[in-house]
Amino acid sequence: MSKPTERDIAGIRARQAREDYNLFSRLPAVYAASRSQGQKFLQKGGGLSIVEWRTLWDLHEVGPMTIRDLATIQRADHSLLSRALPEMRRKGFVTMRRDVQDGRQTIVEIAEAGRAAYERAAPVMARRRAALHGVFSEEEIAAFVGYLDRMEEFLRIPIEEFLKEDTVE
Amino acid sequence: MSKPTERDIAGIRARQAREDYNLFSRLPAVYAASRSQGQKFLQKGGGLSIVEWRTLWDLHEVGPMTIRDLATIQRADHSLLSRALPEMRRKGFVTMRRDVQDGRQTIVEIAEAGRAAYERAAPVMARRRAALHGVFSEEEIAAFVGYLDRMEEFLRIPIEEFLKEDTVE
DNA sequence: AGAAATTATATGACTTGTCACGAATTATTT
DNA sequence: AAATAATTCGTGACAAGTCATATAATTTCT
Repeated sequence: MSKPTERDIAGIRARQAREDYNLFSRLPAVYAASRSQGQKFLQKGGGLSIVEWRTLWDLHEVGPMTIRDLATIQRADHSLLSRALPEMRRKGFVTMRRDVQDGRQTIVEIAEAGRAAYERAAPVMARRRAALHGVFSEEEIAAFVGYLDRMEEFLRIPIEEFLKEDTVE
Repeated sequence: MSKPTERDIAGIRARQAREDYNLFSRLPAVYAASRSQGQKFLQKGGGLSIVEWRTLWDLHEVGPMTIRDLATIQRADHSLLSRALPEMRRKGFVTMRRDVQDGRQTIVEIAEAGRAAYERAAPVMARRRAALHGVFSEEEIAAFVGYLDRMEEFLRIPIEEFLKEDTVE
């Protein structure tokens, strides 16, 4: 690290420091860290994947619902669930049946093995949430979520809105 | 939406509302929205991928650097860069050469086509950052980044730290 | 100097997420 | 009632990440 190599170390440091304040660059990193930590906790709690955990948790908390309901709650694309569910059914985690009232919908319900897997993972995940609440107060979480709300709102503005204006602000 | 189907609509709504305050569930969604918006902007600006854009931007700003430098600045795993760079070289975006001082390192430098691609994308991306600054003040960004810092710190605590304690907080 | 540890890179295998499109079903308009 | 529109789900194709492991080169330790 003392050898003079053909790059501008000070420039690199400076850029790094500046990028700390670039939200577009911070979000991927924070998300990746969150996913990674989540996967490790789940590993300790029986080996569920994140999608499996979220799905079992939702189904456990509110009962049977459609694929779309799950996607909406999880703020994810329906295709993610659509792809994960058949495997979960194979493992005996859930049952799936076509809705009688609306033939487009599939109703997903937690099953025996799913309940068992949930019970195994839940304590570890509860521990994680508790630890988070040891770091952030209620008010801080609300403030943080407020920023995320505003960020999300910004991110959902259709791109034309930005490019047509000649003056920003 | 008025037909009574076999699921607890109120429960689903309630869960959705509660999940709004679950940071672990908000982060993926906000990140995904950011990525998606970024891709759309890049589409308008010549069709670079996100990794390509970040890399060209870094190289343009600070000059030649190693793969590790790029990964550090971008807060990403080096393998992401390691995989993306050969294709970028093929497109004439960058050159790569083994460092003479340290034979482990590869020095990446922006090339002609890379500079051109950067120039095409930069205005659009600058527009995006400007728009963001129309939504968040300097102080707000600092506060937001502060929360992200603390969140990231929390997320990097080794898992054993959580599980060994018998009482949280 | 030689052994052991560290570091940089490449690569395989995997997860999470997107978008776009098609098929089936339901809802709305005319 | 028929035509049109909207919604649900499945699936292909892809991007952006991770981790683990291997190899080569450099540093550090004894």
